[in-house]
Amino acid sequence: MARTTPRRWRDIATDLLQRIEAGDLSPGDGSSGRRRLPPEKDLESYYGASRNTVRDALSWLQQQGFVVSEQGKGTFVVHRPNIVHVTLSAAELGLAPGNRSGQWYNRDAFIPASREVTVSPVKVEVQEGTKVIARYLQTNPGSEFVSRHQELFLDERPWALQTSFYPLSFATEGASRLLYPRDIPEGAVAYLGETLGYSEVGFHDEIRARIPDENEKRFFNLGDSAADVVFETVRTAYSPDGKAFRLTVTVWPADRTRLHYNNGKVPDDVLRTPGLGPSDHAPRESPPADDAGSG
Amino acid sequence: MARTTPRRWRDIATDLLQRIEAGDLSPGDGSSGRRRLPPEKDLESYYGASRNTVRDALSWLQQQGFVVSEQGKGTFVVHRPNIVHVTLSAAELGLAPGNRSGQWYNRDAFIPASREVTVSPVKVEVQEGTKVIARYLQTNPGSEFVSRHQELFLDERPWALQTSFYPLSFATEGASRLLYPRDIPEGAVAYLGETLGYSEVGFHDEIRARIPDENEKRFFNLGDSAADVVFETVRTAYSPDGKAFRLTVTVWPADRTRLHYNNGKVPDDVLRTPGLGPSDHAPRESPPADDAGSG
DNA sequence: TGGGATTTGTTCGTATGTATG
DNA sequence: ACATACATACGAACAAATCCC
Repeated sequence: MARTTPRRWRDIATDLLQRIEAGDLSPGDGSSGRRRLPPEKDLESYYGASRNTVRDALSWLQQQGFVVSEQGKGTFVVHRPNIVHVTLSAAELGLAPGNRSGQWYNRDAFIPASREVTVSPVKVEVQEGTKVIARYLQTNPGSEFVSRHQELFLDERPWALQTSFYPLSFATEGASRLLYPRDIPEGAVAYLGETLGYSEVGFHDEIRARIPDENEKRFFNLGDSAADVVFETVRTAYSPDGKAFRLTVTVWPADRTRLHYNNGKVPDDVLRTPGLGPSDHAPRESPPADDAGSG
Repeated sequence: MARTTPRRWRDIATDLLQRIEAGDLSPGDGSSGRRRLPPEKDLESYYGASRNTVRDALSWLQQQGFVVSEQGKGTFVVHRPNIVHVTLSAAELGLAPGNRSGQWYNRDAFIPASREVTVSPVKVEVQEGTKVIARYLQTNPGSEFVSRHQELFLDERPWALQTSFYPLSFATEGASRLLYPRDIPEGAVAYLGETLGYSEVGFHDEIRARIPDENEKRFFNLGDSAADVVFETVRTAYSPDGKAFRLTVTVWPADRTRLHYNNGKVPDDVLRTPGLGPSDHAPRESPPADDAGSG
């Protein structure tokens, strides 16, 4: 039945999605490697709908993360980058010593070998701690902290944004290098051990998913689609006396990141290659249905 | 002067967001406890813009998760539920025995005491494993699995969707209760220990964030906004001989869930009350700016 | 370098459909 | 049955970014 009833844009979106996933769009393309959809005017005549209706369909596809539109250029199929698997369990619990099939970044994140981690210069700030930071680090609200911020790249691509907080007193009582905007090659934890005698005997991680802020959108190249969210992990490190002495906040783009934790005895191959290799299944939003409900 | 320049909807969205967060909208409301925005027609005259432009603004607010529109009823400020903190580290590593300030659900998830977990009836299916399941459980693609699916509620509210997979051979070789759609009070792991001698000596977790499918949207009452994403945790449990014998996939609504992991020695109060209590800071999308960019 | 064509972005106007109360 | 309110759809014009000759 010819539905003069609404939902015209859903039909168009469904059909476009099908054509996108079948790959039969813009056959003779290849300009910048991105697949391009026909211009709105063409879709208008192809589907016999008004431009606004076509735009409603494209808008839904964009919101769901399937396409992205760029003024003056066109609408393009979104290319989702490869998944990066990051292991966050402690180094001590996981790999046998001498294992060379992976590397730890900052003793916090384990990634497969053969991938290269590069970092931006450290940006150091001294700030009054927010209530949240003070609570995590068990200090008085209003006390000062050193924050050390870095942009992390994996194979030259944006990978994570990381900020560590330390009580300012650490820097004034021996660990002065915390204040210098330079990398600490041996790692901040080891340095705090040498200078102040701290050692990390445990940590607590809190994981959330949220919408990125403008800065994160720029760095990770994220848009407004529902697929463009970030993980935020907050790691609190504890010394033997139960004092929190480091707070590290890391932000990861969730569309290309999987977080892994190991606990207890886990086979070596799982430790080495989390995610298990080949193609990752990617269950996305199901095609628009009139009403998927069964009650 | 009628400004013909673009971005009219951004101005409206910014202003509406400000009014929402200031709380000065629909002063005399209270019908169902939800704050309601003025109808589109009113906003049309209030801002001196066309209805379509007002709708563009509302559409953005909805996409960002600030409001939700319901046909025939109105547009309402979104009420984000309280955050639930869930600890996923193994029971053995964490709490001292006899600690009564919390409870483990299924030995997998630790939540504060005083909250009540209820579960739906178990839905049991026997299915050919997907490639992914077979890979995780180290079996041949095409072999059969028992899946046990449950809806979990916390204080009567939807909390998580959980599905566990076991090789069908487990059920045919002694652990027949896996096939019955009834709860296994002592826990499936303990039951597999009694019947088949399996014990869980370690596990591996993989965490992702993704857009919910239609079923998850219904269960968790999620919409299409970018704030409406879910965590999916995949837990693989290992026995002493390194064999994976259980695969549990759990889906959590990310807007009201924080995941926690402990590792090593962590103070007791952190173990007991992850999230540290009072109000959770909720950095959301910053108000729309003309262009936050510098390049 | 310029200028016109292409393509998406924004805004307005209008009409009708559908859900709610 | 009627009014309210959001959803869908069409048509039209101009703005802004990009592309191309």
